[in-house]
Amino acid sequence: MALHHHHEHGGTALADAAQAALVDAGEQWTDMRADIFAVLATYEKPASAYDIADQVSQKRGKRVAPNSVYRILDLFVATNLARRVESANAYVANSHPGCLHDCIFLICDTCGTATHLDNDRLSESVRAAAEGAGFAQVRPVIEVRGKCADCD
Amino acid sequence: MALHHHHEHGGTALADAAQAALVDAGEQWTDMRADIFAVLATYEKPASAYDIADQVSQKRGKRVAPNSVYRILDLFVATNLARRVESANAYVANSHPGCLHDCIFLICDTCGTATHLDNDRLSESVRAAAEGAGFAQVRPVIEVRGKCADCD
DNA sequence: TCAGAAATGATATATTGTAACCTCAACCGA
DNA sequence: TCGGTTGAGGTTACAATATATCATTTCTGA
Repeated sequence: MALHHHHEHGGTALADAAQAALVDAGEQWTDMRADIFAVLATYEKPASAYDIADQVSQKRGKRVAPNSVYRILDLFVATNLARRVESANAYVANSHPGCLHDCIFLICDTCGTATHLDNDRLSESVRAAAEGAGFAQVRPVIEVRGKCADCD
Repeated sequence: MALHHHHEHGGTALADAAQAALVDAGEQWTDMRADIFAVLATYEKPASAYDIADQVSQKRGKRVAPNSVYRILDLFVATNLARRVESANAYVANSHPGCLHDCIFLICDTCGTATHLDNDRLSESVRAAAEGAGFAQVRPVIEVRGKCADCD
């Protein structure tokens, strides 16, 4: 397991890091993308595309269709600026864009918040198990549903 | 890690085992439930509630609403006769009902089939990681998306 | 500055999931 | 036997999530 130093970005620093990562990937950092990322990053829980569409619509005073949000979320996921939480049909901003990880989400069934763990040893084991079964181009989805410490 | 012997049921034996497990849980094994389980068990991939509704409707020559299918699938999941594959919004029959496991699904992005692994060491590690983060009543969701050996 | 590519808008529709209320049959106690 | 309760399923309506298609705007590079 490689040693790893994470800059956990927040607020403006996170937006800057996201912008840098996206431009680095050869994509544009547009107003729409900035707005969507901003909403996603400040949202306290995993946000659905529709949540984001509503927020961005308000902010802009003009309806933004979920359609557009999905497109940009897909881009964010592809470029590792955001991740999809499968068991919640929702998305979270990646707090350290540019840094590849299989990450583990803990989602509270009561309050809906998601905390995220990095545990390369674990995720590597999952990858290895899948590859051992003949799978390739493996993308682990490791999530845990339960009750968080606050809601316990 | 406990040593474990699995009877991998198939066909009628699986239906019988499912019936036994459901009755054991104090629930009824009705015609509707039997039909839904049969469809689920013979389906080659994870089946959506709507897939099942269609199949059962055909079989019965009378429309069965997805609604009813969801109710029964929820029951199956609660009693461990079936499992939900979160990343596919679909369900699979449990091939050894009555035997509790956190299981790991490998889902092929190309052909859609799901194979399932049991690896108690791994799933226990995931549980432990979540509990270490203060989570309780933990339910791991471990799935791997990728390409299966056949589609590779 | 123009042509092509990329991004977004607009609209329609498909898929997945819940809620509310009703009917019916089985069962149980008075 | 009567009446009440319960569990299973039916019916309808709707909410939430996701994709497809084509039009329009904006950006970029020659």
